[in-house]
Amino acid sequence: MKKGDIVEFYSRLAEENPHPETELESVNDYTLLVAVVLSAQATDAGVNRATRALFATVDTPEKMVALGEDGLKQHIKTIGLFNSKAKNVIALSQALIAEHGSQVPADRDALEKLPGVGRKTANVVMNVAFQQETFAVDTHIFRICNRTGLAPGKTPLAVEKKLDKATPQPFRLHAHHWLILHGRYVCKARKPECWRCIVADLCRYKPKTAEPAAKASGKKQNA
DNA sequence: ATCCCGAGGG
DNA sequence: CCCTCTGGAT
Repeated sequence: MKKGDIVEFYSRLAEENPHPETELESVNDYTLLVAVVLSAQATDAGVNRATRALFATVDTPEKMVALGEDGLKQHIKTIGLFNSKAKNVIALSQALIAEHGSQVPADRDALEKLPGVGRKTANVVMNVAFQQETFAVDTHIFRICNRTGLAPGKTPLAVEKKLDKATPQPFRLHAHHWLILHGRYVCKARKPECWRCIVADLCRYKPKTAEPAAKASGKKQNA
């Protein structure tokens, strides 16, 4: 996408979401990290439903270790991949206690060494907790960058590097959330709602979906 | 490339 | 039923 179009692209996303922020709920850096780990291949709403009760009493690595893997599983049973996530969160909490003074490190290499934390999760934590200009490429951002032509790439890392180069100020800090929110609610995986998309004229995606036919009488049509 | 694996939507 | 949801480890 051309430079001028990119500025216009972000400007409109910024108008669409004046106050971009995570929809994941947390009470401190530690619970944010846990929430992001739990959010892999899961919806934010589903993670929040499980963590609301959990974080009310368990908000430090020490309390999480005390809760234990089985205790944690009871809280997150409704989230996909809960067995491996429970194991990782306990191990991650032990690592924070042993190696980081029970604090969440603001360093990407240190974050990525934690069990269950990869590049994408580390990028989210650095952006949300430490206000770093990182570009976490999740399923939404990977899809939008390729579909629109904003920053096409074959792998998430390739897209991340292109995004980093292509995204100018003052959009760098919040680019991640603007793209996520647009992808979640408008540029959806299955049925992108191009008829109400504010950047449709800047987008290269061809098979635009049509606006659903208006229901004349409020009842379904019959055969 | 494959496995982990639940809820919600279509 | 199938697909998707802020992936990571092997």
